[in-house]
Amino acid sequence: MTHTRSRLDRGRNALGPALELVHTGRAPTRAVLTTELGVTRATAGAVATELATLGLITVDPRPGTATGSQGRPSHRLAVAEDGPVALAAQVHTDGYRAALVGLGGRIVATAPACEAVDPDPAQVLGEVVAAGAGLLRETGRRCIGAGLAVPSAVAEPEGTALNPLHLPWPAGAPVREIFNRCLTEAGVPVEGHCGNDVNLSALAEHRHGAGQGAAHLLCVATGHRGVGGALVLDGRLHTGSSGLALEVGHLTVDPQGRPCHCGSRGCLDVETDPLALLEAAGRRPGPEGSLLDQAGALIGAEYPTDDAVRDATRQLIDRLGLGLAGLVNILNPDRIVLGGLHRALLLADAPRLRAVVAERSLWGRGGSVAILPCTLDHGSLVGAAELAWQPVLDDPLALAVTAG
Amino acid sequence: MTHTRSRLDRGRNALGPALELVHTGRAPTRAVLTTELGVTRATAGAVATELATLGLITVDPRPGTATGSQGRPSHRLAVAEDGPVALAAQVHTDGYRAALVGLGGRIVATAPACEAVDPDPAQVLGEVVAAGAGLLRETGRRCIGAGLAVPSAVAEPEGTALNPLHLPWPAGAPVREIFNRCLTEAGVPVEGHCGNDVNLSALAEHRHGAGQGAAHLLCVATGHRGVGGALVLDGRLHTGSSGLALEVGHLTVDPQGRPCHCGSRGCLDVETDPLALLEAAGRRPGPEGSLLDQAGALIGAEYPTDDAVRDATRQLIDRLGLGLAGLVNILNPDRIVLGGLHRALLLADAPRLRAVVAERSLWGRGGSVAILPCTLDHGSLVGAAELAWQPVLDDPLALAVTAG
DNA sequence: CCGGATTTGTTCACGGGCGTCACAAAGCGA
DNA sequence: TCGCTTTGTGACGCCCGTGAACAAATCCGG
Repeated sequence: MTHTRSRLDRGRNALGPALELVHTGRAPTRAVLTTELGVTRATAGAVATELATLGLITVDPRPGTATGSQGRPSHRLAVAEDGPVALAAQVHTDGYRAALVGLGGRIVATAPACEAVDPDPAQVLGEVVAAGAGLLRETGRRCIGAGLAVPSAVAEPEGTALNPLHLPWPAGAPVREIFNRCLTEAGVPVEGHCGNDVNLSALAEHRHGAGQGAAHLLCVATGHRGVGGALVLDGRLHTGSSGLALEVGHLTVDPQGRPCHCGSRGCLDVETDPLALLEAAGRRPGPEGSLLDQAGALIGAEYPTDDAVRDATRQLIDRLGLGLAGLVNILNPDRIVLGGLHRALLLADAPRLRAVVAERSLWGRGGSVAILPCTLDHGSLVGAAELAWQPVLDDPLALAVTAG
Repeated sequence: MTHTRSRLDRGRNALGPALELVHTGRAPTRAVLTTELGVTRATAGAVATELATLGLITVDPRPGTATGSQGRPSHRLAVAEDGPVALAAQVHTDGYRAALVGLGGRIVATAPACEAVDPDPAQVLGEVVAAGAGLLRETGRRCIGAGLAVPSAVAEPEGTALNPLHLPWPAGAPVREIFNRCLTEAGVPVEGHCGNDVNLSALAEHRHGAGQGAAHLLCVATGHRGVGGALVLDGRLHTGSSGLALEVGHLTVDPQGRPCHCGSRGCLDVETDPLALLEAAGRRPGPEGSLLDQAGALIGAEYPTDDAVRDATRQLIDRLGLGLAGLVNILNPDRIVLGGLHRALLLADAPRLRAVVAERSLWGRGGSVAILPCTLDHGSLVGAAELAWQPVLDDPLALAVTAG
């Protein structure tokens, strides 16, 4: 069909920013869109109708809740419920997962999680892409791109997984290349993007979670082992010149601490992860559940009652605080979002953590940094989708061209 | 006079980027300007003539050295020799200095340096501004703005000097406010900007020195005491959310090291500054010359011959390397420029420093980071001028308006 | 010495994209 | 019901760029 597109004579340059505003929930109505874009109502109107004809957003003329008390109520804008989706995939220590994610970070469909990781990346990515392709067939959705989150630093521009430490994969595996080959073989003709899972969680938190509105957002998270960090500057993920920024695991937080595989002692990596908590509390790792789950359960259940758990938790909080203070001194973010065990530590005793960070950073001005727990359930998946959506957010019109 | 401006009907948006290209020496001819801007020859021509009528650049139709071997030689572009200037000022431990700086980072005039710092900031800034105003009168140049470099973190948006540790000033002194008041009183009706001296040096090195072309530039420098850092991302100084980023002095580089006033031990600040070198080499600070000069002279004169000096230098190099590796892991820059004593350490044994950084960063990929000595003589002054020039670089036409 | 090849500077018409303005539409309150 | 306020929409014009044509300057080969 020869797609009868409205001949757009305005708003071409504002199309991307406008879509991003609706995508992140910052433009609930056309009036807000007008002010946020800093354009006239005429242009904002053209932009909204264009995005609607592209099938990306919906414009609902019904009144709804008025913006102010007076005047004509503005049309309501929302992400299209049945619009295109991104194929999102995630590989972690215990298995992998696939999902379809629409605009607004909405998870539209999820494939059943798998709980084993093959030592051959191509095998794993083949399976997870096949699962995603299955979801696309079932739902009949159009796919605009694919994203993959891996628990490893991803080197740019090669797209290789440099240190998949907690995965049985070889260091330097060309994950993006493999991912794209799997996509082609599965009959999903889109470009695949790859990123570190903590980085992508951070991106997701910034757009749809606890990081919304932060100008300089720092995320730090523990998975099952090790610590990862991420930085979102002015809405863009900062991955450094070769994709390897924010490898924060080897900040020294205890000069007399445990030896680390990096050769030093007392690195954040080995002092604030789940195993460190279990050891400090005098517990042995149990056979059931991941280390993260065990450590989290321990804090949740016994922090108020068990002295050893309380002392261990506080010790980790103090060390995490030292590490965060070091990062605050270097990066000066206006918000910190914590994930994994670090989130649990924050929830256990937020005042203590905030006090340590404030005391040791920026001459006492570190207290101006907000420290929050992450809020998204599947941040890595949503973040992987963000990666896939980015080209559309940058130039929504490209969709119409490729629709041909 | 009613400035007969050419009625500009093109190139308005490209004016700023074009000026920046000429300013940083990346557009020596009009042909290069055309390709760098990504516009047509017609637009580039209009832009060049407009910048010339504004008195900011000169367009020299003489052949000069041809770009390629064939074809008509392109007109040569250069910063106007007699164009407007910025008033640049610097306060450091031993005194202060004032200069006029034109586009291209050219120091046009310098006032004699003064070698004492009064405990009252208003007194010092009044004197230095008066010196700058004197230069303006002598040269008859038009002044487009003023910039001040101070050896302290400068909080944004307040413009206060948070930790003038090596200055007899109170912490939190409102230097920008004072600076602007002094400018008004001295009859220099321009806006004054303030920044940390290392930050401004970094900006200057990025635009006119060893940092040219770097996408992510990290600068680390020692002054007379203490260590400062700065980061230039995509051509813009990254000062964090409140201006306090890159306070890198308290990275731990020796867990058993000297106690630091921050409460920790073995911080970069106290392990790699001039006093640390003198102590490690078993020398006492002499009465003559600054600590930096003494330490630098010691390395320069006795590194090859004196065992104690060599060992001390190597010790500092190793610790500096550790600190830089930590920063590389967090920031992943593509270039590092070192100043002050760190520059001397690099020049003494570059292979050793590079090896330490490479070994301890990014799983051995840290070797891809170029480490260079800074090249500008008065980086802080030039950087202060950059701050003042920035509004003009962002919108050159504003000059014509205020020229009335 | 001269004519093509090549690259650059200049002029002019054209058009895309956005603001301005006027008017209609849709709610609220007296 | 009549203002008052705010929002959506269309006509018009301006700004700022492209594209094409032509002139200018230099190199190269004969």
